[in-house]
Amino acid sequence: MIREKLKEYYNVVFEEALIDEITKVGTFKKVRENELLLDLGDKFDKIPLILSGAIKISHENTKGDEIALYFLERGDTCTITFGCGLHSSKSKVRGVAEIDSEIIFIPIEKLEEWLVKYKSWRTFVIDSYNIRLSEMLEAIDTLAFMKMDQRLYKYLTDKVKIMRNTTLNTTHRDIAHDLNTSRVVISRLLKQFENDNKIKLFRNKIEILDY
Amino acid sequence: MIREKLKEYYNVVFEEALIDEITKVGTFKKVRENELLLDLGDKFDKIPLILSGAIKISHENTKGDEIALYFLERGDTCTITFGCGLHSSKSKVRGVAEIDSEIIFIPIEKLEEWLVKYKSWRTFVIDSYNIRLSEMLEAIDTLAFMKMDQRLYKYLTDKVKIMRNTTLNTTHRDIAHDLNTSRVVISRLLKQFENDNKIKLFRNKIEILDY
DNA sequence: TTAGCTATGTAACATTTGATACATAATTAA
DNA sequence: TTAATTATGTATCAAATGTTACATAGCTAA
Repeated sequence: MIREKLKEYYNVVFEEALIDEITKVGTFKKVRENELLLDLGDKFDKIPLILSGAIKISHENTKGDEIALYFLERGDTCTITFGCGLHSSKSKVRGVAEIDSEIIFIPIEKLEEWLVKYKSWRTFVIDSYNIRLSEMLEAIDTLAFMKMDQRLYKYLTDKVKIMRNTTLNTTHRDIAHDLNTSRVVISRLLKQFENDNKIKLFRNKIEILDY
Repeated sequence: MIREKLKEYYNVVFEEALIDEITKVGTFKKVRENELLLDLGDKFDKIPLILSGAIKISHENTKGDEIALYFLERGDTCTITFGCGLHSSKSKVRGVAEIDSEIIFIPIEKLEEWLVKYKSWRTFVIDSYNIRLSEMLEAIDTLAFMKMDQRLYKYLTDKVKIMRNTTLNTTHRDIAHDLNTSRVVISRLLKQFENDNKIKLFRNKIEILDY
């Protein structure tokens, strides 16, 4: 079963022999929407390969303020865990399933072993790191250069892409949490967007008209 | 000469045989304060190993706004170039020598070759990526959770550590540029710090009293 | 020496964001 | 059904940040 899933999503990425190995040592898991996969301070000894769904990665500082960083989707992996495993250091981020998702977990020892054996694994690891660095740069861009209205609009349209659905089931409170601001600020801006005919507001639901 | 420098700074990091290889293919370069090492859009085909000094890495968006991200110091490398080399993609960051610095450059082809051959190289690459991700997370923290006064104070004290000098030769304008704000805001906050006896202000110079 | 440039100080005001308070509507649980 | 809970709308005020304007001081080049 793992084999078929891998073939479906990672056939171009990994060479045949590597897919065989992953099939042998990997464990498959389905996670439900809102399930917590990785918490702050967790020691993570498995590398996740996302098969389907979306995992929201967020960051929390020592004072408990939290901010959403990016989403992991099909083909992605969590590079943060690469480091967690090697030095058994603790995770600085949190991962929660945004929607039902399918994941294969690989024991962390394989990270280094396969770097030696498989060219496709070397490429995958380096690429994954670079994608993650790019996402972090984008997050920094957003925080450093955008005002809250632009950040909010980016948040909404990014989410539309991730969910492949122009109707978002979410509350103002949850959005405020993800953007580390207050609910009132979000309600105020959303109402402006509605007046500009960019969105339509409902209870627990936002329809994005213009994206 | 490269050999001695490597022995001095990277002896614990790299195994003997790898130091031999680096000595063979690496080129040594001294760069002057304010020298531009890597610009936006550059294709970078060499991996830099920092021997001494400090390189300021900053990021610019499409509109030309810029923000300082972090410093590279002895023992650091620029992971961004790892990706630049593999896919000949273009750099999204800028690197400028903050002070006179010494660097060894390694051809990018060696990145993958040595991943197979040397355990110490695998550890170095993974560690470097993880350190970089941590620095990015710290930058995100700062942007997301701190007000400008805290950001400024962190900027000053970080710089004291990097320069190993409590007297910073810089202008309010330059600081404003690094923090992506206006000169007036920086002058205002610095004056407050001075009134609180945390710093002393001079022309082109700031003395940090409390750090 | 003097004119021009750069750095800094500061006032006044605008805009953005955050905080508090309270009202109403929709949903859920008793 | 009724009470409690949750989501949303909105006014008011406070704080943080950004903008413009102008003054003064120090430095530099003619």
